Amino acid sequence: MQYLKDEVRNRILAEAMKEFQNRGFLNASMRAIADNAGVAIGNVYRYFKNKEDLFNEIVEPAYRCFLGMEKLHKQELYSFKEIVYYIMEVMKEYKIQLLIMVDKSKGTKYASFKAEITKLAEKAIRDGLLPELQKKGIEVKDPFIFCVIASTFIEGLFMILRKYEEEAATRYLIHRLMILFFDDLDKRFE
Amino acid sequence: MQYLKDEVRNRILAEAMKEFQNRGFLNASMRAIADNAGVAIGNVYRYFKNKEDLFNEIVEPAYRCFLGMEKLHKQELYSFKEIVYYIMEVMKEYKIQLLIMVDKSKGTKYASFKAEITKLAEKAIRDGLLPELQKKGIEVKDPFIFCVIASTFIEGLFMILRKYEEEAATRYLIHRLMILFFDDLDKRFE
Amino acid sequence: MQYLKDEVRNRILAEAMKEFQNRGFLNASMRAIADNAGVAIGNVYRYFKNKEDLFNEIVEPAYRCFLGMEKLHKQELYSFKEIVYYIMEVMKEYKIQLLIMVDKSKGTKYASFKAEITKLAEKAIRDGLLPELQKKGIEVKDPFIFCVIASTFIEGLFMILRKYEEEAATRYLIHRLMILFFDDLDKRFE
Amino acid sequence: MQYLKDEVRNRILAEAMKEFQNRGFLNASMRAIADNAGVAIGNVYRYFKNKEDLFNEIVEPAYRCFLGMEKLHKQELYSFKEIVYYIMEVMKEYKIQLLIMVDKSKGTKYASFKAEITKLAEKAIRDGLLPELQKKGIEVKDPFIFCVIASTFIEGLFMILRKYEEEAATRYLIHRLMILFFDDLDKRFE
DNA sequence: AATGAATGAGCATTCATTCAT
DNA sequence: GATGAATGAATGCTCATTCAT
Repeated sequence: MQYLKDEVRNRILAEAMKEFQNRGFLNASMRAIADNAGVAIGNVYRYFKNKEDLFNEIVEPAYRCFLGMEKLHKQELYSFKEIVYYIMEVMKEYKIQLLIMVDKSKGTKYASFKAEITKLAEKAIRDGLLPELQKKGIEVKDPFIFCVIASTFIEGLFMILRKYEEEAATRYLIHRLMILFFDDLDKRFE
Repeated sequence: MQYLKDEVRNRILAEAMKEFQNRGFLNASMRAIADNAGVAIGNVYRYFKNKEDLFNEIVEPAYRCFLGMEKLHKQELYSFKEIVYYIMEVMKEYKIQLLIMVDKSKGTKYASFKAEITKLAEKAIRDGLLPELQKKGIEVKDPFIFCVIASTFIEGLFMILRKYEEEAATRYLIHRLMILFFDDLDKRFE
Repeated sequence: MQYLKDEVRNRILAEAMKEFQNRGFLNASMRAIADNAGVAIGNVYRYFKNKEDLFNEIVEPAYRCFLGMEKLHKQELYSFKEIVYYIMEVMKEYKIQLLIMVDKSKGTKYASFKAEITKLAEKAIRDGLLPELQKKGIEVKDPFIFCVIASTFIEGLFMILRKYEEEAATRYLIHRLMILFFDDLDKRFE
Repeated sequence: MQYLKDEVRNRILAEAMKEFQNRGFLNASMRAIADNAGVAIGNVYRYFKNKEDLFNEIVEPAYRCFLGMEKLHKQELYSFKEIVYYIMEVMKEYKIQLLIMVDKSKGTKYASFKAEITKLAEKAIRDGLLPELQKKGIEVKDPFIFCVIASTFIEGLFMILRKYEEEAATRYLIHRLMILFFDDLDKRFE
């Protein structure tokens, strides 16, 4: 055989995904992954250089998508709402991977992923909101509230994406979430 | 002599709290706790049966408070807003313990604490909101949105409690948070 | 107990010394050392941070002696012959340690010890011999021969030190060795 | 078809030789040998039963030559000097193999090869020297000195053979080495 | 004949827990 | 009551060897 057997590789990846999701990167056990995949521990290392590499292999495609999104955002081609729909698109393909990056990546280079994405969201929220507030002469005493809004919104987004397989339901809920968070947001600062 | 010295016990508890907060239950090191408390590792096990027991001892008073609150809630003595202020009260005494329960309890029986508290919040939100919505003839297509609201609100609450030491700032931000989440909430369902 | 039990520590050191001598640093097995010392593997790491540290602990006192010697040599307080006797003195205390450094230290920071000591010997030999040869107008076609002389002499020195416990016999043999190597050495270049 | 292709076999042998020379028997990697030979690892085991067998296959012809030499020596057909030239002759064909046997055979049955060859040299030295010494009425207090001479001489011999490719330089240095070691050796025992 | 995927014992190291003192 | 030495199962990872194809 010229290439490593995809079936085994996929079995390992599938079990690794479960293990990382259940126990996080640091507490995940390579032996448990191998056992559950029905593979000798040594064989895992034919397919993946080490634990970190196995983790990256799972998480990287999702991260690359996120980077693509970030780039678009920096060019300011999209408004906050459009970004959310774009994220949704990405999530459809990499739901679990993103959840792992967000919650289970301590000990890896992705540890700060959630912070990054939240910072991005915060910036978008601020950019949308501050002009409105200034127009109305409203001053925000503690800007940490923007951080909280961004963080909780992202949290809610992931909750929805975590739960739903079907697209229509997801879209509906995210639509609701955005209304709840951002409709008349300026008025709630009065 | 079978008694145990409170001073030693407290020193262990104090250092354990720091360790659990910094590294979570699973990654906390009993050795580090003992060393930092200036106590022999073996002696820790005279005061606490094992790692889990030590964890419980730290977290239980806070959990019991939470149970007390829950009881009051079941008697429907408090509205949602009042509950929040009650929680804040509890937090003043057991802030770190609660944050540990919320974020660092994986591997213990408190792992689902955040889910529990969120369920409670969800019930309170529903109880407050549904009558209003029914009055207006608004039907909520997917009630998972209540779960999301509760969860993100709780997340925001803990974010604020995590960050601030001083009460006035905390109160102000939580006030803002509640306005953002719950003012005219019914209108955002129209 | 305030201090680690010396008896166990010494048992580990003794077995480690055997293991390193038999199999070299890289192939030595920490488990084998622990087993032979009648100690649980985990306990070895109470006494020594890791394999390298255990190795260093064995070898360092000998190395420090060697450094002392080298310093004296750089100040040119001693002739080559005097150095040899000085080495002998050092060896009386650290025979096995030096043999380990010389032959079994691949993979450690002492890997080049033999090369260093040989270079030192070579310099001493050259410094002693070249003036004599120049006086006689003898030119050495390939100076690698000095390297060979130094290396083989050092080898012989270690052989003798390896074999003998008793000092008189050692002294006698090293005396013979030096005569064989260096008496009329210049004449054998004619 | 049960035959094995000589070309493949030779490629494996060539790469194994390099690997054993660079890293020694114990640390040599079968995988590296297979990769460098451009052969599947499994296929190596069609040609050679295991690592030890592969090592033996490389080293045996050189060892057989050495045995042949030993035989001649036992028949006392050669003097010591003649033996050295004979060795050199053998080395011309099996230089690397002999150096492997001497330095890199730990963990194999050839581990004691150097000791064997040294014993042989020692006997030759003794046989050549003792009659001379007896003639002069010189008594050697500790015959271990012969062992040392033999051992260091062999060491020097291999140093030279290790370093030089070209024959003239090799011959010159070995010539010098023999002069240094054996010219007027009897006189240095007076 | 050849491939390379698979195996599993082995390695150094860590750490919650026990126990003799 | 206190000590810290001792235990051993578990971790990530390597590598000679086997075996189905």
